[in-house]
Amino acid sequence: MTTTEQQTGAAADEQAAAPARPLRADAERNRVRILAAAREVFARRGLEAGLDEIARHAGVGTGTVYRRFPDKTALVEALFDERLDQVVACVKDAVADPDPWAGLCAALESLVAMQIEDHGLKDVIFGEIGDLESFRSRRAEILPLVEQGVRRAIDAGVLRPDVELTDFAAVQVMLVQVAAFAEAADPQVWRRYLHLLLDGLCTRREAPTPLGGPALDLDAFEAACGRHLPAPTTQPSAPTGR
Amino acid sequence: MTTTEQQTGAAADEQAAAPARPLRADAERNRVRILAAAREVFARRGLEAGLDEIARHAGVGTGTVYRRFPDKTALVEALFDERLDQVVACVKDAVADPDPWAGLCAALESLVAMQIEDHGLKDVIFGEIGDLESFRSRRAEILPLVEQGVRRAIDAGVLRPDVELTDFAAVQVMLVQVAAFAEAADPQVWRRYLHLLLDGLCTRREAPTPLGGPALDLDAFEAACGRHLPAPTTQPSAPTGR
DNA sequence: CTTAAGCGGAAGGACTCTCTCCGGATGGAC
DNA sequence: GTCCATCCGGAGAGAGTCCTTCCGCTTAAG
Repeated sequence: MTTTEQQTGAAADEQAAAPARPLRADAERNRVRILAAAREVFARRGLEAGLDEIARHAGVGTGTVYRRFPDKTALVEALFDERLDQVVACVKDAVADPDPWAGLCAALESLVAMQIEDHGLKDVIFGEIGDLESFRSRRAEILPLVEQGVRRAIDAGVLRPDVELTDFAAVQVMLVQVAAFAEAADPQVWRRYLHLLLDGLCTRREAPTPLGGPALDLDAFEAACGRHLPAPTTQPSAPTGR
Repeated sequence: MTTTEQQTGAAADEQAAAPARPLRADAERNRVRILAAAREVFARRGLEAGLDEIARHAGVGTGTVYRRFPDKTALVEALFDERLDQVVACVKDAVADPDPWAGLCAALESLVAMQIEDHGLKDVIFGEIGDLESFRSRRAEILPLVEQGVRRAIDAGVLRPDVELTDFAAVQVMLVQVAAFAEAADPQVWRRYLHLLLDGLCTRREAPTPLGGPALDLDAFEAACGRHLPAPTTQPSAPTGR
């Protein structure tokens, strides 16, 4: 960690991609494959995925990953820096909707959908990797946007006035979590709860708005509860007795 | 699961507590202390707590824990068998309320409150330890109760009719998760979202019902996001570079 | 052709957690 | 008061996990 030279050099390569010292063709090719593999593996399994898995998936050795990115955090940062730009842009679009209510709905839906399609993104947002600086700044961009969206919707009289910014964030947390919970059983069922929450968030309503798709059936729910034992390896097995 | 003898024997000791062969006085004393320690540690840290920690907290050696309970699962089962009875009773009471709506609210609130006060209970319910038989049967008791409560509330016209049993369960999941998320910042703030969800669940309403306590402030929310690095041991320390 | 850059992947820690083992201590029956 | 079955503590074996390094071989490119 003390030797700074290589790190600075590597970082420059990752971002500027050429100026300092253009990577050898095969190295550049591998860099791209590693990023693609990381994007895919992190999206599917979240940040808990090991670098071995990413290397295997990219068809390179683990050493190759480490020559390009000094450590796991650097890889995550390189990947999600761009990704978070998309999140910001997406939220910006949503809250800019001329209809304040539609804007809030869209922001909520996009945020949850993005995090469910990319579990790595969820983990970054939830700080599962220990406070990435790159996200701290993005959160500072997103929150005021949402704040503005919330205020606008309250002023328009469509959003209940006792809702605060952090409530909106908490609603998003609830949706992401229930979506992750039910994901294996039905990756779309969280939209029911989006509608349910929106019905709770609006100022008043005569009748429930339709929930959208079907609910989970009982078997699917049971399965969602018991999904924590896919481990195919050696269990304590039989001869554990004493 | 294959070796039945010892387990059956041990189980008998734990439950009947005397008939077969009364434990020596000190052993019995330790058994009680272990259970008390486990109750406390599991409640605070969830089932991920190690048996070493429980042993230390009980003031005994780990070997002592293992002599009394053949493995971690047995200890968990011994503890939560009784605990789950309380859950069933509590839900039974709630849905028996003469007011169907009040019954549902009470059931939801109790379920969430119990799981937040006892993270081990939450983990058992969410299957974090691999399908305890003892809970499978309890779930079979609870679900029909809730089902009946839901149906009654729909028939009474207070609960929106497109809600199904698993939706109720999912709502409970959302609340437990958001409660766990915000717990360190404010252990009560989930009640705001209980009210919010209830407003979404009811058939119609003129105005929002009050949310109860205050929302999280921004700092508290930030802290809740970044709470995954309380590790007091050797951090990467300063020279982590960037 | 030469050589520095790059490559794979085995191996080196550094953890974690469950569970076992055994010499020594002790409750309680007689 | 004696004696031994029972129990105790806690070190450590064993089995994982994951991040990171190292080194002999390969290869792009001037």
